[in-house]
Amino acid sequence: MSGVRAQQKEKTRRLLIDAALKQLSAERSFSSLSLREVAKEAGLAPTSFYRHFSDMDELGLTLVDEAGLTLRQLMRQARQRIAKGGSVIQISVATFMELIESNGNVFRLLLRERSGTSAAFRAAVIREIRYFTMELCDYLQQANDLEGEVAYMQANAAVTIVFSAGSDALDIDDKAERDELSKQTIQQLRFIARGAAELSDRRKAVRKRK
Amino acid sequence: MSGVRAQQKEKTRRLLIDAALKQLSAERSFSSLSLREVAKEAGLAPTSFYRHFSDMDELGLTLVDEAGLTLRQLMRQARQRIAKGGSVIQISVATFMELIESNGNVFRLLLRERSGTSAAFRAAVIREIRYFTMELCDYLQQANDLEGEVAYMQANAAVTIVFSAGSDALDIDDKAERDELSKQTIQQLRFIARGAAELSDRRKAVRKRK
DNA sequence: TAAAATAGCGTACACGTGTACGCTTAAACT
DNA sequence: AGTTTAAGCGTACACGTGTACGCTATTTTA
Repeated sequence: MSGVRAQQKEKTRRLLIDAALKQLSAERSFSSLSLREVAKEAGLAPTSFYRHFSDMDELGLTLVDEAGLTLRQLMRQARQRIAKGGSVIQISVATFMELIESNGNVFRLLLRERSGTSAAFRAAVIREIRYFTMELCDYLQQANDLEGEVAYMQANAAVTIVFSAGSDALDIDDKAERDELSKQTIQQLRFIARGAAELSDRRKAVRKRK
Repeated sequence: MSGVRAQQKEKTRRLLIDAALKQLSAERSFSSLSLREVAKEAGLAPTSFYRHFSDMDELGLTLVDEAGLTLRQLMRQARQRIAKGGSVIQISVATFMELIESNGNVFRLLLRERSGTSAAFRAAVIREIRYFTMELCDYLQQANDLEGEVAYMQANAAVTIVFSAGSDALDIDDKAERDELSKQTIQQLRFIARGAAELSDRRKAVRKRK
């Protein structure tokens, strides 16, 4: 029951996952990766791939799950930083931009598969982003005392803006330019926050009047 | 000089373009299209493809250009509707959603290639979207009398939100759901407009004080 | 200790791909 | 009228793909 075998299996499974991750880049999408390439990069015979995944699709879904995990870790990290004080929006954007810089390919995977060719992939990515949005929604609702639907719309818009900025950031090498992008993104998030706060207040006022 | 020949050539060139466009769908991205498939759909021998495009990439860029054209026609259409009166935001969103419904695959092409694998494609799509954004920016600046940079940030955020909503709409069949999405999108655009107007006023106030 | 299970390998196959090459046929030019 | 140009076709090739099948070596189970 020690599981020498299971342990080894898990190890080469990771080898495959990492091989796939490693081959992702600006010029290489997951869907353009072949089973043989991934197996080769992992140092396996093509046919050995099947001992771990029945499909490239199955590997892909695993990758999306991992990417989602990375995203959630990011949020936790951001919350810790926020707890130490500072502008919520600014810290969030900075943290996100750091993710893009250090894990560009993971982020690219999510971006591409979100509008990709496989319904299963799309669904998986959308689910991960929804988690992300929902956590932000909860936070906004309690931190800023917003009306529920308004908080959701704000969270949704904010995530959209940040992901789009992240996507743009992937194509920018110059640090000064990226900083400028961050600044604009922060400003845009403030637009949204302001509009949301106002609508929430208005709705609450209407309720009281009754 | 009449050009019987050139005319015929243009005709089968269109055949190829339309064949490619026709094969695009939720399950089929341009990059997954093969030269042979496109040629076959157009009723040509594979090798005849080369008489018109040196590459699938060249065909792809042509497609992106066409998509951009469609987008610009859309804007003109929206402006005409706006001139007849009505909420600018609401009409814009409605027009956009109609585009998604009638030309889903063209829109999908833009979405996918924006974060796609080819730098040339990405650049081309980004250029088209920039045109779109810039026209909106000009409009906002003069219609709402906004400060320049603020107008740009609003236009940029608005386009991001609308494109994202369009992307979501592609996966929704139910009409009621799509209407709900439109409503939320409109609200989000109002958030942004509100925040932008405020910032613009504040900046102008600072200037006057000097 | 004997038997069963299984990770990994090598071989083999059918298939789809891009594209080089030479040919035909009809338009365009001289 | 004679010559050149060029669209379109068919054949052919080398290559990369997914995966079926049987084998080996080692762990796990009985």
